[in-house]
Amino acid sequence: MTEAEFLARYDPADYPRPALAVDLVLLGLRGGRPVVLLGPRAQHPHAGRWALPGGFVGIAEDLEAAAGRVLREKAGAAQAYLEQLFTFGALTRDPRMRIVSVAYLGLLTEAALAEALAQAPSLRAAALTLPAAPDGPAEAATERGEGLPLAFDHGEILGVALRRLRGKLDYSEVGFALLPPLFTLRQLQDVHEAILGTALNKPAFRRRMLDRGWLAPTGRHEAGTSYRPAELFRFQKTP
Amino acid sequence: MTEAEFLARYDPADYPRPALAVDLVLLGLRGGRPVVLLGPRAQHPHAGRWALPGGFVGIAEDLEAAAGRVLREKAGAAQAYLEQLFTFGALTRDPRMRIVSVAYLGLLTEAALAEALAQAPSLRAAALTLPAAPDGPAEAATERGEGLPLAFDHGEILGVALRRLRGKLDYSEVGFALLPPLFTLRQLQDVHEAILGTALNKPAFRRRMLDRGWLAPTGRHEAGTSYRPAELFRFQKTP
DNA sequence: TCAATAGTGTCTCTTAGACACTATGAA
DNA sequence: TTCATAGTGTCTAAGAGACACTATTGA
Repeated sequence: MTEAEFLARYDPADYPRPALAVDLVLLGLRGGRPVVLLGPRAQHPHAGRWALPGGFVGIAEDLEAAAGRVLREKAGAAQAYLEQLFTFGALTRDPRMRIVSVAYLGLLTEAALAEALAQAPSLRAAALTLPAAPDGPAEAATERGEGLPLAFDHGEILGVALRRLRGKLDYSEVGFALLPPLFTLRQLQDVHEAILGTALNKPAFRRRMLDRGWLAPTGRHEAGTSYRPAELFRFQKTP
Repeated sequence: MTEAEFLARYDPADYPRPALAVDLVLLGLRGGRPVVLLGPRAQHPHAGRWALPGGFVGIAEDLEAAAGRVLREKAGAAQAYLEQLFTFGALTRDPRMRIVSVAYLGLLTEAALAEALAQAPSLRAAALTLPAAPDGPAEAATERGEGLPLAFDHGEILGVALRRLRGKLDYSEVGFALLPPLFTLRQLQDVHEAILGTALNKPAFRRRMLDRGWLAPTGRHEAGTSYRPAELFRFQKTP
């Protein structure tokens, strides 16, 4: 049998297929630190551990559509910036069966984070930390610093997610997905510092962001401060 | 029925699953320009068009293992640097059935490219060009510049591949995957210029690469030149 | 006036580009 | 000696960090 004959007869429907899922890394900021939305696992496997919201991909459902559906159904978030992160397919990642999962990174504003927690009461916002090593899994913890054990390979997924976000924060527009429509330069810097975990130089940061052409001044200023109110900016796509 | 009851009864094996495949973007350099390995499609759909080497993922096969298997079986390449690129899952990307494909980027040295073409005679090395627009599909052509029509969404995949490679060329070690174990600084610069499609400043490039700590001098020099022979370097991982 | 933060001017340091220069081996 | 390329010294320009300074609001 030649390869052409083999291929003509080959019907992949005859072969067992891995299940295909999406998992969502929904990141927000709280108290100047990154948090991720996790749900408790009630059943085996990994009962008592904490897992990313996820779901299976329908046979007539786009990957992005599946991610959006999980965002609505499991995380109660009306909208979030979503981008594909990486696809995890290790044989042993789920002991029940072979599941390949396309992970998505989702970024939530403070309002979207609060809304998701209100709509999906079983979720909690867990503080996220990365080890010093350049790879290796991220760790989740309560606000008091008590570790939250992660289910499956979700620590690895979180590691990839936070590193990806750090890597593209400075040269891309993702940072604005964590801010409301109107924001001050200090808020923008706070977002960057929270994601990177380091302090940034104020004049340099302002120069850089203004030179990027991303910031449209509104002429309006924040209200209710007891000090000089900062100007409010709006994000605009670079032309 | 509560959500917990629904989930307890839910068996994804009862639902139809998308087929899962890997597609390989095997890039090399030829004549100072990027080329990609493509095979002709003999059957419908897209008969007469050119496609990336690919194959279905086995139920007990890792994603990376599937990519490696396709590399050996369909491209006859003994070894190549492989990294996961992006997962393509549009509903209409294959008219026969729903196929979700995890695309991998593979980088071939000149020797590996020649070996692959010798081992897999149906493949050809097609010149690769990107449109000026920041996204949009790449285009393949013969060495004479005649366009080669691409099958499925493989133009999109090639666009993502070349842009990803360009983006990480300068800050990562991927460039060395296109060079033999011993190489000159000029060869390294030629690789970067071919991928980026622009000329680079020689002193600045040398300084930058030497400062990165990636280059181990060997003390040896190239032979057979009719001019001053350049020093040969070896790649070493940064500590 | 003071406190607190917004926002800026300027110096320095690092790094990239430009460009010319020296070095080296073969014909 | 000439040719072609390897490899370097140095000037300049751009951008980031450091730091102090001015500006603006409410209390």
